[in-house]
Amino acid sequence: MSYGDVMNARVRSEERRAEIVGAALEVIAERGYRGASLAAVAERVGLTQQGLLHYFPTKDALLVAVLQERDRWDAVPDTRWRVDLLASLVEYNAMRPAIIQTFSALLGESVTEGHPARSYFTQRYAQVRATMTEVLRAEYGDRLPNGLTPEHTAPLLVAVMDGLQYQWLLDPESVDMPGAFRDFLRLLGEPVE
Amino acid sequence: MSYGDVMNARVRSEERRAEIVGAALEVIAERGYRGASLAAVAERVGLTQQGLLHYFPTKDALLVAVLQERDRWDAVPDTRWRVDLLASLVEYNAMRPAIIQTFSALLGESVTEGHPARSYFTQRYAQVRATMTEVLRAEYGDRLPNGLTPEHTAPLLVAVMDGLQYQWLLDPESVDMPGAFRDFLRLLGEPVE
DNA sequence: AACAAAACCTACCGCTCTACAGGTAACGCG
DNA sequence: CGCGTTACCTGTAGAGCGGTAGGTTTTGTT
Repeated sequence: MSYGDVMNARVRSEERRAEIVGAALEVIAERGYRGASLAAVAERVGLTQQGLLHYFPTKDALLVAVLQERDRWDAVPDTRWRVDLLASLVEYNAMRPAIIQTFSALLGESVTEGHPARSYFTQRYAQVRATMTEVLRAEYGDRLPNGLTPEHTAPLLVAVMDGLQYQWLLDPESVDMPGAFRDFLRLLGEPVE
Repeated sequence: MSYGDVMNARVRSEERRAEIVGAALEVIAERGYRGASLAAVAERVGLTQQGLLHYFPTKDALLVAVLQERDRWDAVPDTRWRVDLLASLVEYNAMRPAIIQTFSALLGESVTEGHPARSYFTQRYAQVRATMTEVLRAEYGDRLPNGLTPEHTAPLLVAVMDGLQYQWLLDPESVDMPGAFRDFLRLLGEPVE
């Protein structure tokens, strides 16, 4: 029992932290990271700002937790991915506008000087490009049907996903994000029906 | 002389405003709009924050001027554009990282709730997509060599430009923005077998 | 029951931000 | 020269920010 209670305490604490991270995701989606105040996040989980600082000692620490959380469920695709799975991912994303908005806002902010998420995004994009290259090579070899190499195609693939997200967030009625992405995949040579 | 002096005063005032807008572009590039303080912009042109407010009564008014300025030199391409001119535009952009950074940061922020630039970007993107559609139709007719319609291609074109900008801003060494964009244009112009 | 640690609070500090109020000096015009 | 306008300034209000200090309640262990 004693051991079990220890575990319960730990689990509760972890749950609280997860709650806070979830609230932070929402607030960042609404106001960006710089615009997101600790007090606003705290209020959403029924804490004071100082109560929140008990779990995350600084605002940057909370951001780190948010980015780690992203890496948890939005894991970087590994080599066993196939290109057509990306279409499903985009379709899934179209159902989670809040999450997409969070990370689109963070990406936009991160290009400014000294932003705490900058190195995260730099590294993540390098990694995603590298993995995408591998995925493409595994599927098509050293040349895609359209003549491009996997190395040259990967940045385009990532760019289309991100760029479409911004257009879609700004005007979801006018932009069919999953449809447009499937169009792009068709350009790459993948038969999509 | 009297008339000339009136003009000189007006011109001086306009020049001052342009100076301020230029400084605002820089500061927004460095810190985003929310992170950009009027005091920082003012200091860059040798004014106090209150002196700046003499020219732009609110921070939002300054942002409006920044966005109008963008529309001045970065005019929306008209129908007489040709697709290959876009490659030159991207190449030109690669030489102005500060400007690209300004508007990439603004675009990222604008997807958050109640951002003062949101409607600007929504409208501008709708307009750019429409014009791009026309440009593509003028060049290729109702079907591109790869089988897509101009309507379906325009959002992809815009997405690639924006998406590449973020990757390039985060890691200019690793991303050849103009080269990647030319690759994409080649994708559009050559039939996919 | 005793105690330690975790969870959360109140109070507060120092800073920054936009914006308003009101003053002053220079300029250009009649 | 006198006067209004433009172009600034100082001062300050008023709010919000992240973070610290230190206390108190709750919880779990022994």
